[in-house]
Amino acid sequence: MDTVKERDIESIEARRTREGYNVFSRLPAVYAASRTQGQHLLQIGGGLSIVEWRTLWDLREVGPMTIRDLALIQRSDHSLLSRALPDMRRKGYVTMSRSKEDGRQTIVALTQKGRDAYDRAAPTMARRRAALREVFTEQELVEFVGYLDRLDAFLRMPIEEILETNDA
Amino acid sequence: MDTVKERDIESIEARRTREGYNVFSRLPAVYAASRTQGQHLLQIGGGLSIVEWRTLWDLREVGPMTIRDLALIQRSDHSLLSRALPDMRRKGYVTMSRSKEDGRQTIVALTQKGRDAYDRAAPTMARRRAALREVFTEQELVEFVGYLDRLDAFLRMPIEEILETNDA
DNA sequence: ACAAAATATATGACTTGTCACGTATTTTGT
DNA sequence: ACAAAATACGTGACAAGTCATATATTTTGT
Repeated sequence: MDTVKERDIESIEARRTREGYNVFSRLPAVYAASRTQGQHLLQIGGGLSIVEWRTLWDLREVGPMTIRDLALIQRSDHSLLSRALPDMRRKGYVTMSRSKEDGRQTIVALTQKGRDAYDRAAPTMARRRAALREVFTEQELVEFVGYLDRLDAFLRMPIEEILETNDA
Repeated sequence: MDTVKERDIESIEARRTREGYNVFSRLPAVYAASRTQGQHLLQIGGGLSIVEWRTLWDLREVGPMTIRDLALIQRSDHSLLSRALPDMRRKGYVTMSRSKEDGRQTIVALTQKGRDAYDRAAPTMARRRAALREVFTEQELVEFVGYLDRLDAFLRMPIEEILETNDA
């Protein structure tokens, strides 16, 4: 006697497969995996957080800059930095000083200790990027980023424009 | 008399441009934008959270299933669902019952109220997908997802494999 | 038949990110 | 020159994720 199943495994698998083609469902998972991988690699490379790593890297590459500059480069909200930086100062990685040119701004600069922390993490993170380039050709990466660009543009479109769309 | 600038704007812009080609830096921002757009649209479509929307949608498409099934479809950690579901039950969107086939499992099922909430949000969310298809061709979306697949695979590679990479 | 291993769920602790809003400072328009 | 607008930063409140670990139940191997 066939009892009615509580769940339909075939439907479930079909749904998972189908959702695999939905960019909006894939993005969270891919991003989460990227974050997790980054965190693991940073753990190996000295224990920095992702925000700390990005910030040290940016400061290392361009020199002192404001919180807003960092947020722009990292394409994130300034509040994320605003919260992370005092901690980084406490750890001795950066200094923060009021700008003389514009009293609203805070100039963030790398210290020697920050440079050291960067140097410990950098080789691991460079290896990650090298590993990525073994899996994707230069050409493919450009194309991939092209898609990300276009998706980004779509995601920042005014909401009304999306709501005006005719359903197919 | 030329004072030394506190920050080098050209370097900052160059850095931002350069990081624009780094998949690992783009991903967080693109994902965040996707989340924000989703939240806005859901706000318009009745005020569901993203997790709630995904869950109602999945239940609507496949019928009752376990927490693990939902997590697998959504490619997320089960704990996310484990935390969200009691709230959804409280709101009357779903029922949760212990499975008779396997006492460890919880069977989650949609209620009429859940179906109603889904129906309120669905048109807006469908319009979003339609709008995306106006910006990307079917072919391009397949290619885009292909890149996401490959990146996903890379991100889930054992860490040692990445560390063994020869730097270029 | 039962001990050991595996699986499903719950929960605490944490990170990354957003938005909204308040305050201080600078810029702009008249 | 000064009021109004814009900008930079800080902070509270929240969402969406992760991992680790604990408990209950089921499955497996002998």
